[in-house]
Amino acid sequence: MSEDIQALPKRQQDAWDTRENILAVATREFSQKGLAGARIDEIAHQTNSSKRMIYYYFGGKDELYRQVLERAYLAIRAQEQDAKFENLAPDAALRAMIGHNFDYHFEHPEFVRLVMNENVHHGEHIAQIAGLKHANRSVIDQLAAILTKGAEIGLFRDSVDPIELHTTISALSFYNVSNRYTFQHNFGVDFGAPAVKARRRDQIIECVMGWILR
Amino acid sequence: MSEDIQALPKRQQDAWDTRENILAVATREFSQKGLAGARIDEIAHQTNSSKRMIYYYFGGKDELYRQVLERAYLAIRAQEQDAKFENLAPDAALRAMIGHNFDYHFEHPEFVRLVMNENVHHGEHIAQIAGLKHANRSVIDQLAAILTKGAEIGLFRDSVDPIELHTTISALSFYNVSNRYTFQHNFGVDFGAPAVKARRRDQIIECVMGWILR
DNA sequence: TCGTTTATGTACCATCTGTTACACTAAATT
DNA sequence: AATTTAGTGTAACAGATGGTACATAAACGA
Repeated sequence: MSEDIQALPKRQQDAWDTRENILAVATREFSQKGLAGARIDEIAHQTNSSKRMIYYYFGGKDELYRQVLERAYLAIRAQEQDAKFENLAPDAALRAMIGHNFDYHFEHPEFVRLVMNENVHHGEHIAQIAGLKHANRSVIDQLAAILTKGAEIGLFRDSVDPIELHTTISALSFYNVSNRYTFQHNFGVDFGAPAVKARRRDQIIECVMGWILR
Repeated sequence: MSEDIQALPKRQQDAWDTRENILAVATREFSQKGLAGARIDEIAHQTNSSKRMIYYYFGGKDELYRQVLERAYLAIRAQEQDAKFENLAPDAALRAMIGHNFDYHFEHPEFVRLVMNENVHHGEHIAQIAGLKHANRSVIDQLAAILTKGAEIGLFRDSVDPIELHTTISALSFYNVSNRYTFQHNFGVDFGAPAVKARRRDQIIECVMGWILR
């Protein structure tokens, strides 16, 4: 009990708090304005700390951005791995996974926007983050397990590629967040409205299931 | 023959050429780097003209960007209206429309990237372009006509919302271009590769059709 | 032909922006 | 207590960046 995990030496604790605080603010700013649009001065200003500390801990704007991006990716993969649907029937498990994917995107627009921004930058920064590739395997493995199980009992079509399934699910979930502003303007539909969201969630599940079920 | 549409007075012709040249370069630059990332000096440099002319014709960076965005939207809507599938059977017509939508996104990444960028900027610029809202109606009307016809002969499910159908089609087509870089990195699949493209095109058509067919 | 309008080249500015030098405080270590 | 080291505040800088003042050339209408 005397060795509480929180009980770091005061300095280390302060430093850790400062880092976390900077990362939180930077995540918000980069996701709101993109890498090119965000300003170090503005991030520093919103911090409990100062611009000096950003350079002290992160070295520069690009490094800070990379850490933000890495954290965002690790967060979604962690959440995916926490969700255990393996004891459900294959169709129920797949439905749950689609719903879960949709919800994650909906509740984490900052993730969606960071990924958008990274594509604007041709993926040049994600390429410099080691280890992400491996973390991404887990989603595919989860889907593959469900697909195999479902195909074995004749519930799903044979030979569905789990990556292609993931593509379809993510595309539908992603777009509902990424294109919210232009879609709202062009067609007067607000993907963020609760009723629209709930309806869309069901539609996406049904659309994908209809594609997978035998 | 003396009244050729091309035969503008020399000055007007030159001016028009300059404008078009600037817009072409600006489209490329804004779609590659986004509004915040693109540089007026760089655009000017790639032009046959000069920075001075950008300000002379367009007034400023934001105005130039807006014109670029407007042209990109008008182009896709025009292409959609040119494609006439009304004499096909409803299912064939819908298949053709999905394929057409997919192809347009694939062949016009600059459009996809401009829309991405506009969402990064919370749609604040598209909101200032008058008349786009009206142009967007045409896609929905086309889909609505096909849906009605298909439902009447019992081929399609009843009461499919054309906007929701458009959302599904666009989401699948859009993602395949917008998330090309991160997806390539995360899962090793290149949406731009011809074989991947062709396969994905079919999948999207089948996925949507499975959702609409009775 | 002449004045007027349209178009364009040059040089420059004010501000923003990422980054760093320098000085200094306070905690950890011996 | 002395010394080292991690952490922080202040101020400034060098280059980039969007934008403009001024002069000028070329084409058009009279």
